[in-house]
Amino acid sequence: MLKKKCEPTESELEILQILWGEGPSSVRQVNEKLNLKREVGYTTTLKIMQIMTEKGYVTRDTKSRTHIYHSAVKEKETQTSLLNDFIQKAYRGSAMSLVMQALGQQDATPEELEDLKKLIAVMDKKNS
Amino acid sequence: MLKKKCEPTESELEILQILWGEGPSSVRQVNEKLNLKREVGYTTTLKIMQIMTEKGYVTRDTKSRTHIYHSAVKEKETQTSLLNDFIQKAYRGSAMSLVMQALGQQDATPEELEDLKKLIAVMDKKNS
DNA sequence: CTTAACATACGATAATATTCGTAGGTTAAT
DNA sequence: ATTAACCTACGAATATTATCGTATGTTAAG
Repeated sequence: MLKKKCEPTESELEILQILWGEGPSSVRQVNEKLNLKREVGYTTTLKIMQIMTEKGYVTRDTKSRTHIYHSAVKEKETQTSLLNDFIQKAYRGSAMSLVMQALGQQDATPEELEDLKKLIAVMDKKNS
Repeated sequence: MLKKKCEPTESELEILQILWGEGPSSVRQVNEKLNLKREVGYTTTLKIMQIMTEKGYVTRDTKSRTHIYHSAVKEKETQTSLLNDFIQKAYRGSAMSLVMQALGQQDATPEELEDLKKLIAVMDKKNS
């Protein structure tokens, strides 16, 4: 499994999340979504998306005048990449320390707890 | 429990980690530690530590000529703050999603697994 | 055809973070 | 007392990201 380095900036990540959630979209669509949360000018969004194209985070279909942007990186992979980076920087490499803290922070639904138990069972096995 | 906003930049965090690990230190001591990992000029470190003083991340004892810096924020609290921010930005607020991914990523020692199980047991109780 | 609405491209500016040079003061050894 | 080794302070140069204004081209309605 190749670990590509894909670590978008904060703004870029915001846009990727919209593309992941909404599917291929035009700049205007993305910009409107963004503006539900905070005020951003249209050309600002455009510019960032152009940069993202250069960086390879997105591709775009330029057949019609209104370009349609597709995310070119997967959500899980991007998260993994960001997560590993974060673990290094904030937890000096200790993933377990992060996990414990994240768990302590908030409640889980019964379903989530089940999933968690299953995962731990698997880890248990692997460990013995 | 007050949630202070303490989100140091990457360089600042690096320095905080040294202070957390080594205890109160001079700029030179911090700089030498930093230089084990990467090359940084002395005045660069000094400058950042001065900025951290302004921001309140550290305090310093200026009684002697060589100032001694103390971290003024706690490691756990800083991590929590950074973690919550990260969960919002990279996982759209889903802590469980981050936890599952972090767990899947790497192996745990038997001890860690035990701790984890205990924590889950507690969460289980709280949930019923 | 003219105009209003909307699209991209792109350079300029702003905001933030990082890095370092240099000035000037203190200390200690010779 | 002079000098070398340190120290802090601080402004300036860089680097990176984010923001936006403006130019320019396309489209569609009237």
